[in-house]
Amino acid sequence: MGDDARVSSSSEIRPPAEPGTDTSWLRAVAGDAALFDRSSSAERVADVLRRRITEGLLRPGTQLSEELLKEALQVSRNTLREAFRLLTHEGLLVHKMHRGVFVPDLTEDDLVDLYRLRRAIECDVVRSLGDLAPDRLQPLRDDVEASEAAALAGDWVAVGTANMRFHRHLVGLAGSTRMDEVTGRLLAELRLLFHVIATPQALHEPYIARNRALLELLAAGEYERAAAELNQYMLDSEAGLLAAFRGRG
Amino acid sequence: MGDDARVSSSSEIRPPAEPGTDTSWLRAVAGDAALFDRSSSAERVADVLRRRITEGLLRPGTQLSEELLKEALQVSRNTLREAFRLLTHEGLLVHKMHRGVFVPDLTEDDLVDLYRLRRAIECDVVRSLGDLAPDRLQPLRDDVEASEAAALAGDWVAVGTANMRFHRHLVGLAGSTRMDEVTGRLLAELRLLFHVIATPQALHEPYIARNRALLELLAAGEYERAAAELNQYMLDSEAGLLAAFRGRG
DNA sequence: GCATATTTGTCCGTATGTATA
DNA sequence: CTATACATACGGACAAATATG
Repeated sequence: MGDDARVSSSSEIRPPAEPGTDTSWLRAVAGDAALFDRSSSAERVADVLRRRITEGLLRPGTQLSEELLKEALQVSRNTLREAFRLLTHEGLLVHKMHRGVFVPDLTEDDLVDLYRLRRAIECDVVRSLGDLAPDRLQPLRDDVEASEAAALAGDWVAVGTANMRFHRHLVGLAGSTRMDEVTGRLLAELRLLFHVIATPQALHEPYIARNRALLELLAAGEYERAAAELNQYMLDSEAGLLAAFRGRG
Repeated sequence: MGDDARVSSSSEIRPPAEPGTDTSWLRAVAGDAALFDRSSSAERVADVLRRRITEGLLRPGTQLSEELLKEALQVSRNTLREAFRLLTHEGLLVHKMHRGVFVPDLTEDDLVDLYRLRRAIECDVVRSLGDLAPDRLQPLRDDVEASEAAALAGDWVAVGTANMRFHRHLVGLAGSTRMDEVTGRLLAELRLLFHVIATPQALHEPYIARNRALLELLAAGEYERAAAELNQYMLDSEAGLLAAFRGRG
């Protein structure tokens, strides 16, 4: 299987001086070339790159060279470019004319903008819930329990992941394809922001309990109160993330 | 310049029996090949197709064959596919695996879903407006006046266009890149829905006055009342569109 | 400021696989 | 089931823009 996962940790031990100079992630990406299975080549290439980007292996500002990647992934340039388009659409890559594609380096403005739309959607979803079958909250319960378990284990990355799933499932309650799609993109961008922040514990820890509190309000059918709580929740989360972002290394 | 605009009207005189059989729009699209000017080839191709789709020249369900289009537009398959990606991202085309790209044939569910997200975004924008400089409402005033003028002239397509611009500018007041992006896509999809509906007058006419009323509320700083009015406005618009959609030809 | 090398943008021809008649 | 039409994918080539010395 040739597990090259250690390059992930080595990139943390020896952080690159400037974006774009570290190409160690190429080996890891090449290791994924074997597990191609599904659908179109471009989709599969996009899957591999998506995982690597959301994992934080490819740091913001990194350029994805067509030449190097087509070699590493053993696909043609056209297919690779098709995958780039897919990921650009998801906000996981940015395209600069005649320069190539890069892992986006999100700014404070992006963070605020992102939370603006998240808040609008999620609060609207909660506010207009009605007659919810109890079992529809089960995915949310699972996510809360997963985050609590991960917190006990000290795995704050897993806490963050469970937290994102919680919000994804929350929006899913509305049953809106387009809201799900937009939320997916927003959370992907949010994940990019997490990677430039040093202390995940302080960011995620407070929201484990608040997720559970929110869940109880939903179970009790108190949608207006839940929406109000969620609104403040999101404002706090944004403020905390903004503070951490400003004090990043 | 070889103006072939008349094929546009001929397609209205002789509507195609079933989707995909009418290829008369190819000539019109080919006529646009001359006015290529800006940026990348894919962008220019996307511009041409976007105009034709939003005009309603390419009816829902129409397949865009790579072979025919590359001939008509005098570009390579790669460039054409790149343009397809751009338009798919905007919701103006749908991609079916191993079958090609098609002008989307939106359903009632899509209509409801689309309005769900529109309502969430636009109402949130209005509700959280504050300290708005008077001149920022000028684009909205222009749109309202344009729609009123178009109504007097009996040009209901122009009324619909001005109405969409009004909503685009409304969301623009929030200054949120992502909200603008999503709204752009939602309005593009909405425009596709309009094309399968016979009577534009009955759909757009009531909202000319309501847009003006909404504008006055905004100018007066009555954001909560404006949000409530907009919410009902959107519900009514959705209901009317849904009714027209069910009774379409 | 200029010349060079590198990288992307675009195009072509062809081979393969998939869906539909 | 076969045949056809089409999308998918590949590799090579040149032009154009950018980055580097």
